[in-house]
Amino acid sequence: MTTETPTARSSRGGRDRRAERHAATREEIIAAAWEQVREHGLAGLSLRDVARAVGMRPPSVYSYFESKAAIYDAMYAEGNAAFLEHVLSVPPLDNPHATLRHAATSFMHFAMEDTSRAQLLFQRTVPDFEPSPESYAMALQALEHTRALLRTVGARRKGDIDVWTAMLSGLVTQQISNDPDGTRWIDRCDDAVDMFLAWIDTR
Amino acid sequence: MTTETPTARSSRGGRDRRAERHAATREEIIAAAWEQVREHGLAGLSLRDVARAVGMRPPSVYSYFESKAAIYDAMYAEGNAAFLEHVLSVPPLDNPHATLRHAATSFMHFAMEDTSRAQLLFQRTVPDFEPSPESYAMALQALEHTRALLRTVGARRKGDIDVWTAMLSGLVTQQISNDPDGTRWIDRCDDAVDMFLAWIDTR
DNA sequence: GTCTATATTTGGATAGAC
DNA sequence: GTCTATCCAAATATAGAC
Repeated sequence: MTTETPTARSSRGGRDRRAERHAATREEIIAAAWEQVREHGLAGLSLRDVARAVGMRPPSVYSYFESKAAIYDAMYAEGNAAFLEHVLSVPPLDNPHATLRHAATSFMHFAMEDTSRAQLLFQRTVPDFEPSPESYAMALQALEHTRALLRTVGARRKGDIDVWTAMLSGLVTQQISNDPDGTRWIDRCDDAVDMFLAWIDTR
Repeated sequence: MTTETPTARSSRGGRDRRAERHAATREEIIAAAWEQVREHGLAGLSLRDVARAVGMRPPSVYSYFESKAAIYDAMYAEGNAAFLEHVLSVPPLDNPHATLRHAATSFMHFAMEDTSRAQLLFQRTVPDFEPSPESYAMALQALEHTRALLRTVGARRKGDIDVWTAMLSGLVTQQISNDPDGTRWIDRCDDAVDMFLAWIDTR
């Protein structure tokens, strides 16, 4: 395979400038790819345009990614890393209910700040795309964090997390597809969380 | 435009066999298009394949639809008609809560019975697609029906319907993207409805 | 690693004969 | 209305020189 990171030279002592540059160029390509899906939609990713954006001819991209699918895969991994980081960065407030409320709003903003990324991460509408195991592992880690958060408000039943994720993903889906530039469903987020909390508390 | 229904001949007395046949062929084409998106995804619609499926050469399709977008438009209209019919066909049960619960489950089954259709109707991920006014009117009519249904259970506030649609669309989205062949989120539908009803009742 | 050149496929759409 | 023939554009991907 021609797309692997060049062999490290640490055995020779210094940094491997070659590998560093290779990784940096990969990053450049991925960044250009994000730019393009934000512009033309998730399905509108073209190797030609990506190549042009980074100042290459199309064939040169193949020195960094063996196929277009590999680029999607890298984007998915990067998106999941960002999501996990985001999830872990939400600070605990002074009570669990407030924390959950804030986490929900925060999630919606994460999704809306890049709707193509949200589509890739949470709806996976890319044709013939299967996430790599390591990316999926990150997604599971984020889910586990959510599970823990839900436990703090007393949501312990098996199906609770599915109701929660459905509710949140629904708010995001509606916001994206019916009011992409507004806040109509974002404005309902607190209501939805309160509804969920009341349900947990009173049943 | 070459794609309009041929001029009616009712002034000459009899039925217009020409127009009937034209409409029938249009239907055939749309049916083949549905078949194809069910197979290859919503974005995987190709005029060539549609033409072949109905026994035509590609250019002949242009006698029935002026462009690929026009086919999507017709599909959207047909999907909305089916949805409206479905919504109106849900029978009232002996109490409003039971009726709403049944309507929700019924909606999920409608969505899952053709996920490409659900994607077209409720997520609109087709590139550069804008629904025609008459299709949109049908969608609004279905929404109005839902609004009326929600009123019967006491959900009268402005944002209630948005919470409801978010919840339902979220259950469907999660079901489609994370468990397309199972019932994981379908199984949570009654829980979600009960949560919603409790929220309406107790606030 | 990057390029030129090219293969190959596939797509939407049009012109014009019949 | 349907066809043949064709155009044009875009896409992924490979071969091989430099």
